[in-house]
Amino acid sequence: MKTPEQTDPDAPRSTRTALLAAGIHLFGKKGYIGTSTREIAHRANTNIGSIAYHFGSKEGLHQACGAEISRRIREGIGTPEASAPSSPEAARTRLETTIRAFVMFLNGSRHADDVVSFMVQELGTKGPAFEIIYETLIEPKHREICQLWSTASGQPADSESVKLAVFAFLGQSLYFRIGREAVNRRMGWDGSTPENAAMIANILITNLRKILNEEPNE
Amino acid sequence: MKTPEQTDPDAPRSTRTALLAAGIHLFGKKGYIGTSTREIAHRANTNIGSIAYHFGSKEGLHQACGAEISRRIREGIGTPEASAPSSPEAARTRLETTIRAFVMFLNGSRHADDVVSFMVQELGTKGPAFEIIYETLIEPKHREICQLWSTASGQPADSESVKLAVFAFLGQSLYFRIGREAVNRRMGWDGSTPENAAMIANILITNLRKILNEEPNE
DNA sequence: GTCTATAAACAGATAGAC
DNA sequence: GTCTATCTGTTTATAGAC
Repeated sequence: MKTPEQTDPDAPRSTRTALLAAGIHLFGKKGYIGTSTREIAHRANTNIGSIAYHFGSKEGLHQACGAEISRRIREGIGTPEASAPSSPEAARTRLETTIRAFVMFLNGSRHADDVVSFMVQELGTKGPAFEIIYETLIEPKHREICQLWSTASGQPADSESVKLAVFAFLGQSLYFRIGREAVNRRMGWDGSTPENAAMIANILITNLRKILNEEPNE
Repeated sequence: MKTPEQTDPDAPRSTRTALLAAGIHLFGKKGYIGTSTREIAHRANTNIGSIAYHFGSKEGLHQACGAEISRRIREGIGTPEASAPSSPEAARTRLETTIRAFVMFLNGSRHADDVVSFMVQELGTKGPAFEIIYETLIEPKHREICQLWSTASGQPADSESVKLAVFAFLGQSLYFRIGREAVNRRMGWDGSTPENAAMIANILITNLRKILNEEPNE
């Protein structure tokens, strides 16, 4: 017997994708335990039974949501360029492009709101979809940026200081998303707009330049 | 009729404080919805009814936990010094002391683990205790550090760029706590130790010096 | 103050009609 | 494939014994 969860093409489309969209939205907003299957089914304009049919169980749906948001985030922040940068300056430029894309994606697009919330939930609680997000998104992206940082700074890409510096670098961007309620309130901002995101990106890029400029002198 | 929640001194002590400790631990670990009152009562070696007696309801207990962790965190990261720093160099030194205390508190002490987890849960989900944490902890601490940053860099303390830079600065520390599962895994670290926390603090302080050193040249 | 028993609502999973 | 009805277990809150 062939169940839909085993078939690779997205054959039925309608109900299945509606469940994924509703799952991503609600899991991201209220967490895994905080979201009921009834709520998901209602938002997807279908019934509870269809979750078991398409994904086996609530946890199966959650896993599928995790794989889906990992894919969308990779799309959203862009794929790494094929060729390695030829000079430290070129590497620094690529770092700046990367951080701007990352910040704008995290904070500036209302379209990506659901997927980002989902990822943050998983990161913080180490939920059941943490594995797939780490393996397919965080690890490769961190490794890629360590390479750029290495070229830009002259330090070895697998050194502890480079790996930590890259986490600090990416962590700043992520923090502005995670703590945005506090940030918006303190800044007097009315919600997260692309303009606000651009201001954040500018500060981070300014800091990045200062950090990298003095790096070789150490 | 006088209920215990209205009396200010911690008169009964035993059961009430046991419930607070259990609540902070479990709410921090599994979130508000993910924690059942039965679980809390069991961990506090008491019964479900006592939660209603001492705190009115599950949400009442959660609020009380929020106030308690805010108090403990303020204790843990130290109170601001009474006198303003006399020179930019003195301000920079205080910033370095502050960030090291913050990082060590967040990442290095197993004792503070419960309260930090609780705060992170509230920050991310904007839970019912967010208000009290923001008002009593985040706002005053951010304001205090903006003052130091202003003295160290020469920029006005209420400028957008200073406020954002301070958030970026604090956000890095917090990120290493929130994303520690990912960080530990990528670094090959076996859990969060004071030694690892010290490495993180060193990187952040190095970055801080670079950022502040070039500040006046802009 | 402490504890037990119970009520009323809700959860996820599933069998089976269509 | 879709949907309903139902089973089983768990949730918080509460009434009342001690």
